[in-house]
Amino acid sequence: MDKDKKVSLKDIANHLGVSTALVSYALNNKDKEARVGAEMAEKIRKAAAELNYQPNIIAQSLKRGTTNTIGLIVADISNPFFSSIARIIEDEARKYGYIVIFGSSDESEAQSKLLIDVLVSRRVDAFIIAPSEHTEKQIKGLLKRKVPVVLIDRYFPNIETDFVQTNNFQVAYEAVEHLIKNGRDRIGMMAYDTGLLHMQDRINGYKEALKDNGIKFKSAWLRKVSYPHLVRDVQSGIKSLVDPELKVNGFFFATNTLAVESLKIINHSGIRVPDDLALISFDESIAFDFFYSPLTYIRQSIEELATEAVRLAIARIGDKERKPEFVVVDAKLIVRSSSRKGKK
Amino acid sequence: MDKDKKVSLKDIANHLGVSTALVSYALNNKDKEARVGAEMAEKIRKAAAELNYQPNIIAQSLKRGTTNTIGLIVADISNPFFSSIARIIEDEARKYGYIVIFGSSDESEAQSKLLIDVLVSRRVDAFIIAPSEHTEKQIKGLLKRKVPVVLIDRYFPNIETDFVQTNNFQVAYEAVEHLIKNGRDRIGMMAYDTGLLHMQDRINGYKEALKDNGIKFKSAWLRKVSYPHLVRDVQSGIKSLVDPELKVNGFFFATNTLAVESLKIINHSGIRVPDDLALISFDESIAFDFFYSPLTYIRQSIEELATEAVRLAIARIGDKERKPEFVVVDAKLIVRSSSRKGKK
DNA sequence: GTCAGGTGCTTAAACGATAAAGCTATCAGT
DNA sequence: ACTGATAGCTTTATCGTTTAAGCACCTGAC
Repeated sequence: MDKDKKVSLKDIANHLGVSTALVSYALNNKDKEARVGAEMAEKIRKAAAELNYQPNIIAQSLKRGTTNTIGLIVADISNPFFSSIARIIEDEARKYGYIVIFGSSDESEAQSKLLIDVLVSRRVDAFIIAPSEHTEKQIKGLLKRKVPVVLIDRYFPNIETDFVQTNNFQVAYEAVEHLIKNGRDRIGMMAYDTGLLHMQDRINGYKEALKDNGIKFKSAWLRKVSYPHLVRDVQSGIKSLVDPELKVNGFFFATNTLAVESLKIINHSGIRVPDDLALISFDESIAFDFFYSPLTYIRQSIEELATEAVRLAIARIGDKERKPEFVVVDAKLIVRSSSRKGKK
Repeated sequence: MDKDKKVSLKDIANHLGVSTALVSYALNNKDKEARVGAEMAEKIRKAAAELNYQPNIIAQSLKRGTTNTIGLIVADISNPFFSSIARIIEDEARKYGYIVIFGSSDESEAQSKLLIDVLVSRRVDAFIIAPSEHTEKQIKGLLKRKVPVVLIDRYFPNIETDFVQTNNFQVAYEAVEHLIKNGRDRIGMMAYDTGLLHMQDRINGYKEALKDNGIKFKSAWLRKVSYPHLVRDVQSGIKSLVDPELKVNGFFFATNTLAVESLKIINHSGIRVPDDLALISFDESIAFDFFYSPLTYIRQSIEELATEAVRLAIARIGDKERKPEFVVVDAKLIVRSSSRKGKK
């Protein structure tokens, strides 16, 4: 037998002396609708198994107009937060018979557009996107073309599509309140300098917690970092912490990347955690476990974010007219030593 | 204009009153070979641009028999080592017009087979695989069917295909010799319990370094950890380090996962690094920077591993008969405090 | 004036599958 | 015996490309 050549419907049809249509019907279990004889159906299925028939998915895709493929766009697949999400999306999608094509946008609008174009031309059935700033138009363009889009991690207020996100505001509020309850009254925050709402929500949660606890927010407490200049901006941000004018005694990082980069500097700064400065970070990092004062952090349920995203994607592929669903996943504050009561 | 519907060759052809064949020739820049008139070619290209024509890649794939897709199989995409590789492969592949479909094998033979089958049925043009144990037959099966396969990170001795790997033996040797030069004479190692040769190479490098420096290897020094029971095995492995019988004063981790898991335990064990025990790990981890005595480690050139893998894959797609190429990438020992001279 | 050869296009088959529509026995009902 | 329905298959068109082959027409050489 020729193991090299792929066997097609036609091969099976010729082998049995029937038409390809009949073979197609039988193998798609359309016995009833297409009125395939019981014994013939059996013969065909047996032959297909014997010849080790594997349908040509490309041909199926062309005919059916669907590819059973999900396009995943994140900021950076090498970031553990996103690669963990990717891992679960991959497993989850496969359960439904879908595969995943991915791309990293690097938080760049142009790169995002390029990726979307590539994936559209690959005819993905749905997108799961952690959108970068200023990509609303790209997303809207997809929706106008009736391409299913599920937003994950980040969202846009006036885009009517499914999304999954963490309860950023509430858990940020909770984290900052935790700092206050542990005796901190001058609390700073570091965030990315972006209009993306998940980030704004975290900032607003921080501000609201201050306000509700009678602490007047000072704008110098909030350090914004630009994504492309992470290292530079973090450096200057942390340096300002030791400014005697500022005297913050608690600090909240909006993401793990910001925290990790900052901790490197704090490690050599003479700042004592948590005595001088209590710390909390959003997200996880293995680095948090090894910092001399293990970090209190906010654990997002990556598992739930990812499985929900896939569920929404599949649901929308199945019914493009269904009402958009907004899923909010609870995150959890994991308290450890970096946020313990200070000496003061 | 109808923005929803995709425009096809036929639409352009109708629009200009010519045949689809002519349009195809023109858009594929086959003016010369297919004898397309200069002005007509211009007209066609202009119309294509105006109508915003995007070729249907599915149809092209069906006709051409190629999908411009690379299948990537690694142990676990959520492992930073592999996600970093994935990131570079993604970028690199796109430069050549390829996209990447990925899957995680979890070091499981069965899972690997499943993934390979899925990707084969998707007609990927080439595989880049970090193979799991006992998957030689699967790889050989692919090669028999003339599917290009590039092995990365791991390899099999009697499989004739392209591969890229780190100089595991040499750099492991170098690492262990470094420990010896820093006064360590009882050196242990932790490795995965696998027959995979990259792991054996690291172990052999370790043993050879001992031997060449007149240290007699003791089998109790070598701790093997099974991948599915990582935590359990690491725990018992590290506990045995404090065994007064053993008294190792230097230790070498074969991967970052082993090191990170071990460091968690060492952190609470009373062992003092590097005074009691000098440490070196293969691979990187952000955790290494934050361990109280920053770890000396072996930095693999992920960049080079990944770009070479893509280069080999593309080269083989272009010429299936070319001689397999074996690329060895130099890794580098990054010396930090965890391997400094002991007190003794 | 004829013919070889080139130019500029069209026709048609093919990739591999799907599915609507069509054809031919057979069978039940009257 | 005639009609209509039904079971069991085949024919054919189609998805959107690619590409070999074919067909006019024109030019230049002899």
